[in-house]
Amino acid sequence: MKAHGMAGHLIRRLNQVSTHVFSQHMQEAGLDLTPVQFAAMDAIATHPGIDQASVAAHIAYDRATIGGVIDRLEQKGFVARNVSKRDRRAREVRLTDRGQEVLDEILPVVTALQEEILTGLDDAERQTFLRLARKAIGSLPDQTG
Amino acid sequence: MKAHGMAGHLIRRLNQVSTHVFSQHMQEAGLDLTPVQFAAMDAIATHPGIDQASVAAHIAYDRATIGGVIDRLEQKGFVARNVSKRDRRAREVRLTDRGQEVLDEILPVVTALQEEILTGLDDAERQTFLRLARKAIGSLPDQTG
DNA sequence: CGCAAATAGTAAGTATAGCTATTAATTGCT
DNA sequence: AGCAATTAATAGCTATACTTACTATTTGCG
Repeated sequence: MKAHGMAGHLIRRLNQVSTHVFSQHMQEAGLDLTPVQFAAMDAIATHPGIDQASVAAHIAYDRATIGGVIDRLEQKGFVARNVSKRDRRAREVRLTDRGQEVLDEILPVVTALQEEILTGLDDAERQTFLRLARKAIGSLPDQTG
Repeated sequence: MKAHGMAGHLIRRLNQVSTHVFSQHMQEAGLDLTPVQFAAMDAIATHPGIDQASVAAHIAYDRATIGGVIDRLEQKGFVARNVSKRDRRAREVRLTDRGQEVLDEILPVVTALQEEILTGLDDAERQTFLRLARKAIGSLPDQTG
């Protein structure tokens, strides 16, 4: 079990806990949204009419994955997609009224649940952890093509 | 982009960087091993003859996922599986000679690559980060059924 | 012993997550 | 204008990751 204390393993575990806490709270809220779907909706809300590739860039995903995510958001009726007039290759994505409603409802829940992800840490430790995480990511080149 | 600074998002990004660094180095080493496959091999090497459910428990995965992982390790010839004599439901898993060879070869590479995951942090920060990550995980109940 | 409960593994289904390749459209350069 | 390079999206492929359901065993208990 040499792998146990390694950074990669710890980070994977944290991610596992994170997604678990997320879906737990979504379920309690009676909504079936994944972390990625939430992140995508958040990006779309902030940039209405954004194209899929830009959504992917904003939340650091690759284009292929985002396509599927937006497919499912569209099926749920949270997002609408139409061909851009400026560039007929691109799809402009927007939240529907229902999508905006859901996002407004869910944002405070998601904000609150963040603390639970790092339950084992006290406030000061949590701040330190987040500061270091931001620093570690901020100083790295984008990993997504 | 309210989601950007949130713990969940940062952790997802870190995990993304982590797996990216990992596969980069595996590719350079001429091996096609994923982080999970490595973790599984490490657990199996430490507990020869372990059953699949225990492998899953050791690295915090669920049984169904581990089944597929071990399938692929078996296909690569790194792992051998046979029905336990004590419990005919269980499969005893062991590294093959080739599997042990590969693990021996890869362990130092994997150990070395851990630092690269947290490239943006200096030594002290890296230690702090890992300590807090361990604490955050250690104090949480097992998320896997 | 006999049978209900628990357990190991697999199967099927959904959702990431990323890769390469392909198609369609746009841009940049000459 | 003409064409190469680029770009947006999708398709197909592989590998996680977790859920519920199912089969085969084994265990625990009366």
